Amino acid sequence: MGAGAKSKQKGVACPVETTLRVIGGRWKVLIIHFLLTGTMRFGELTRSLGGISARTLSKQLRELEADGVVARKDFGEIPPKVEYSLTPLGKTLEPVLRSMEAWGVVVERRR
Amino acid sequence: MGAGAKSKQKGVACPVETTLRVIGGRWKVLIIHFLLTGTMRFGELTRSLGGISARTLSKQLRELEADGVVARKDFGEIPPKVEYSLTPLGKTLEPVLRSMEAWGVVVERRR
DNA sequence: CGGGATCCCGGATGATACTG
DNA sequence: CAGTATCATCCGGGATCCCG
Repeated sequence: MGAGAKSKQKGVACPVETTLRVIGGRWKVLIIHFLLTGTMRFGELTRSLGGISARTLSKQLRELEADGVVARKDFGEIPPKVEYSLTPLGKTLEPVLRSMEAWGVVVERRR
Repeated sequence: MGAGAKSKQKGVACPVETTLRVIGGRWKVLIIHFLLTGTMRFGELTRSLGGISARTLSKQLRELEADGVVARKDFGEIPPKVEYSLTPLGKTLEPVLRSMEAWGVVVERRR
C-alpha cells in the first residue's frame, strides 16, 4: 500500500489485515474519529482534517462508504449539501480506535 | 500506503495515527502475529509470511525494532543466525490486534 | 543464512483548474 | 458547496544480484 491504504483483496484471509485495509488509509482514522462525534458536511471535514485535498477526501469517503463504514446523504440542493455520518457498523470501530489510541499514547510517552 | 504504510512524522499528534504508523506496514501485523507465538529466525519468518522479499522483511523488522516493538538477537555465527522476538512493549500490542481481528471478522461475515 | 545495494514500478496523494 | 479531471510527485515494496 503506499501509504498505507491497502486496497487490495489479495487472498490473505487475515481479519486483522481486513481491518487494516478498511481503516489504513492516510486519513481514514481521522475521518472516523471526527464522525464519531457526529454528522459532518464535506467542507467541515476538509477544515477539520487540515491539509487534505478535496480529491483525496472524496476518494477516502467513497471507500469507507463502499466498506459500509460511512453513510452519505446528498440533499440534492443548490448549492450542494452533503452530510457524512457513521453507519452502525462504523460506530463499532470505536473500541478498535480506542485500543489503538491507548497503545499510541504509551508509545509516544516512551520518547 | 503505498501509501499505505505511513512513515511520515508529520506534526499530527494523534496517538491512533502513531499506532498506525508503527503497525501499518504491508506485513507488520502478520510479523507481530507470528512473533506473538514465540521467537523466530529470519528464514522462518520468510517462509511463514509467504511471498515477502528479503529486502522488505529486513526493512520492516528494522522499523519495528526502531519503534521498540521487536528485539533482534544476532548470534554472530557462520552461517548467520539471527532471532527475532517481541519486546515487552511489542507484547502489549496483542489486545490491539485482537480488537482489530474481532472487527475484521464481523466485516468479512457481512459479505 | 541473513542480509545490503540497485533498479524499478504502481498506487496513493497533492496541486491546480474547472463545473453543476 | 461539493465535487471531478488532469498532471506531477513521492514512496513502499518487489525483483535481482552480490557478499561475509
